[in-house]
Amino acid sequence: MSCANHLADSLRERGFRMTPQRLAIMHVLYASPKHLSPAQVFDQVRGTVPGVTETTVYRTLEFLSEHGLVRPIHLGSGHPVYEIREHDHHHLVCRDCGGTVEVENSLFKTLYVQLEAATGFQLAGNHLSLFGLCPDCQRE
Amino acid sequence: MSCANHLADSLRERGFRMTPQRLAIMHVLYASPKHLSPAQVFDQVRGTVPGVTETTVYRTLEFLSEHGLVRPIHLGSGHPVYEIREHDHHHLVCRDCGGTVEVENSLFKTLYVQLEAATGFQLAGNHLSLFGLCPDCQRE
DNA sequence: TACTTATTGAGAAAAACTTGCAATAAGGAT
DNA sequence: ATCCTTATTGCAAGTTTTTCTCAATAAGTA
Repeated sequence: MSCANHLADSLRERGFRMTPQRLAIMHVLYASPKHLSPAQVFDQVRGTVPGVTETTVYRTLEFLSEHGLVRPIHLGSGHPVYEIREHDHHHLVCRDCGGTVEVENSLFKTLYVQLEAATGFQLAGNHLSLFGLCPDCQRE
Repeated sequence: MSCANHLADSLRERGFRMTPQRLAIMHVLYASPKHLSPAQVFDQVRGTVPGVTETTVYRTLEFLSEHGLVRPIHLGSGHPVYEIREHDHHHLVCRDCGGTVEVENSLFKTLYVQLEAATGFQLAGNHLSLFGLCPDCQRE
C-alpha cells in the first residue's frame, strides 16, 4: 500500500501511532472487493500478523471508524461489516440471494436536501442499505 | 386490542396459530411509542405471560417480521429493535444525543423510482436510518 | 373428545463483543 | 543510540446476545 506513509503521518499528527496491526487491517480492507465482518478481518490478518487477537481487530475497526478511515455497514443481519471509506455510496441488497449492488451517493443528494429543510437536521452521508429483489431473483 | 380477532384470523388463514405469547408481544409493541429491543420486549411480556422465555421473544419477533406485522430497525448499534408496522416511515438519528425523528416515506418515493430504473432492483419499502445532528445538538 | 402439528420452555451452547490489567513497543526527547 | 512516556496490544475471563435441540404443551380442526 503506497499510502501507508501518508496514513501513518495523518495518525501521528493526531497523537496516535501506526502499528503493524493497524496497517494489516487497513491492507485487508483495501484488498477486499467487499465489506468484511470483524471475524473475516481477523482470519485474514492473523495470516500476516502472528499473535494478533480478535480484541485488537474489534478495537481497531472501531478506532478506524471513529477517525473516518473505514465505514461500518449494517446489512440487516444485526452485525456490522466494514469497508474502506473511499467514495460515498450505498447498497441495494437482494432479500433472496443476498447479492449487493453499489449505488452512487449523488442520487441521494436531492432527498438529503429536502430532509434537512424539513427537519432541521444536518445529515451526514452515512451508508444506507436498501432491500429488495435483484433482477435475477425477480424471475422466480 | 380490538384487532386481536382480526389478527388471529389472518394468522389462521395462513396455517399459523394465535397464542398468548404472540398476542402479548404484539400488545407490548402496540402500546410502546418507540421501537423496543428484544430484551425490552421480554421484560414487559414476562409481566403478563408468566414463564415466557427470551427464546420465544426472539422467535416471535422474527416470525412477526417475516409476516409483515412488525418492522425490524437498525439504528446503528448493531442490534435490531422492533416496532409495529403501521405506516411506512424512516428515522433520522442524532449522532450526539441519540434522539430520533420520524420522516414520511413519501419523500423517498422519487429516489426509489430512480434507483429501480437504474439498477433493475425491485425495492421493498424497508426502514432506513439516516444519521446526522439534530437542531439542538448543532448549537454546540 | 381425540388428533395433528405448530409452538413453547428449558437448558445448553454458540457467536459476538467487552473489560481489566500487565506487557509491549511507537515515536518523540535526550 | 538510548531513554521515556504512554498509546496500543495480548491475554484471559466475563458478559451479552442470539441460536439450537428436543421433549412437552396446547391451538385449531375433524
